Amino acid sequence: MRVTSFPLATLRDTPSEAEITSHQLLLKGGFIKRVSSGIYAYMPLMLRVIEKISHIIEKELNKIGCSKLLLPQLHPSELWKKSGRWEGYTEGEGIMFNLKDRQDRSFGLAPTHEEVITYIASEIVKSYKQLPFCFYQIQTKFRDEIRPRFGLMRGREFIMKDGYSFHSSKEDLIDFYKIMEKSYENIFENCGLKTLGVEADSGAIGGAASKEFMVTADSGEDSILFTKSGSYSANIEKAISLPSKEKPLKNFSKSLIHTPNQKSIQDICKTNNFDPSQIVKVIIYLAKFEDKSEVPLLLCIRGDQSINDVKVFNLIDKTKQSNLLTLSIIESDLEIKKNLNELPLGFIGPDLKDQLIKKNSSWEKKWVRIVDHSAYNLSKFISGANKVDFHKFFNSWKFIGDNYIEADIRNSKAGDYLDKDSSEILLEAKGIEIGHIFQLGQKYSKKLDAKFSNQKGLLENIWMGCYGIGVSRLAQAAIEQNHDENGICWPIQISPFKVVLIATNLKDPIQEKLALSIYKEMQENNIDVLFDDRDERAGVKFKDADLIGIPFRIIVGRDAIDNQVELISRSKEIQLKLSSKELVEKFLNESKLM
RNA sequence: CGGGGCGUGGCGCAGCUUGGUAGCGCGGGUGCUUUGGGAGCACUAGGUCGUAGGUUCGAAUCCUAUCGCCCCGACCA
Repeated sequence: MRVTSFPLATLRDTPSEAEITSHQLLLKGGFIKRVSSGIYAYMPLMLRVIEKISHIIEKELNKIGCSKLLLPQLHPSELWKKSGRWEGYTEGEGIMFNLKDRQDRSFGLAPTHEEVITYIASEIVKSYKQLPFCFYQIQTKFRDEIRPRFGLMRGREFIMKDGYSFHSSKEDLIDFYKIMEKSYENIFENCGLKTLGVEADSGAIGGAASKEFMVTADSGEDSILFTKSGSYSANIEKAISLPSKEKPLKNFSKSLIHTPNQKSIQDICKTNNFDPSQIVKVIIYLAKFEDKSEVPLLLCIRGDQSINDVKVFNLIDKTKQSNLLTLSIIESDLEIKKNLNELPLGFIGPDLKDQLIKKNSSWEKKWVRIVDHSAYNLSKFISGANKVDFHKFFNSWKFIGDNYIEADIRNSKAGDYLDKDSSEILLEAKGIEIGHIFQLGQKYSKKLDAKFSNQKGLLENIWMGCYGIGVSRLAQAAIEQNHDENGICWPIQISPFKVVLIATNLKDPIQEKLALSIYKEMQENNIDVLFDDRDERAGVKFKDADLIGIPFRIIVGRDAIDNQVELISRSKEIQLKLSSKELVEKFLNESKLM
């Protein structure tokens, strides 16, 4: 392609709306244009990247027997009502754009396609003989994100590859899940990306096992924990580990400790020379369920550790038939006054009485007490005395009786031990989630009544898996991982062009003639070449070539008269002077090595 | 939604405190010179100062409302 065939909209200054490097470079290089918050146009250069990624995905998925199709984006509300997700996805902080047609029928703009694909499977699958199979599509998804961010990283409209597999048994699903996992590793490797697969919570989509694929980058929104050896990796919501050892606490003769105005763990430790690991922190939460019941929670954890809301959510969700809707820390004065008698905030202890909950409160009248292992393992500890300006020394948990749940509700963190016998400690990094695979099981096939006749002739719900890749996000994550002070350094596999051809002075007829013949020859050899045929000074073209990140550059310059040209890699690792005759062969050779 | 910041030519910004009718750099156009890392000179086009009200003889500037954008939290590919 010739540069003059489309406006190369590179900018000299970085637009102020972008914060992270990859977003700045996308805007500065003219790859994307913002149309509204979280909504972007993919300019020709960007579309080429998206298409390259798409082809890599398609090739790899076709290899394991998946079939590409294209599903509608406008979904009737009925399907989403059947799966039970319509309300959650449209009301309150719901993420689905929705609208009504002229007949006043409700539709949603698809944020994901489990409903539609399960409906279709329910129509076409009759027998186990038709299973297994896997459909996928690459298409625009819509999500009314609470806060769109960082350009394509979290857009309200984004390109996603989503795949759905259908199986006659759980075992078959698990087998295929493993095949898909390998396939994902191939895809990301073929895109030239370094990724880390981590165990994940399956979240709103639901189901059993799930794994996320992360591009490690400081600007990442997710925290991941892993061991140096690679023996373990998980995102922070899911990670399980053992905390570092507590500092031993000496015995106290009296149990009550006067701690005036020392509300935070830091305060108490500083004034009384305690270590945070000797304190038990008590935090109160409120869980609201679909059946309108409200359950107050009393969570106890070691003072140097923090609560993992996802773990608490999953734990509490299991305690009731009704679905858990929200979980939040109780901190508003209004809420506390309305439901509790004199809560000594800052001095709460694990033995806080149930009687504190007012009789006319809408809450259930008993604390659900959850003690994290880290707290329960302390034989002696300091905690609040449930009395303003006092803490207390505890030398056992006997007081709690059997009125509690001991569980893991703790955020793992860097420095934790993997398990009892391991000397391996966890490291922490930030990551960008670019892929996620789930074993859905029968969640959607049950709701949407998708069944097949099994070998015994009995009807059974189809077993399903689902597999996503954020294509547009992947493209930006690739920049986050591959750039320098001059611009983007695309991995050659997904670069919009493999090589850019620059004549330093096109007005020189010798250069022009040689550049044109090279351009023609490269095209004939099916090489993705961008010919910068603008009437610009060499410096401008070099700067733009660096900015838009093309991995190789051919320079036709002063030595054109001797048919000599230069082949240089974006990284400058390869710098060759060679005759134009051997150029194509040499280029094919060098670019293969990358 | 809560907290913070910002809207002035395509991009980056100044002007606003102390009202007097808009300016700088880059970019664009034309011409000449230049030509291996964002050239020089000259000329030139381009702005209802986000929008709507209000105060005032007069508003980019003061007041009110409203819209949009970005950042920090809850959401996720």
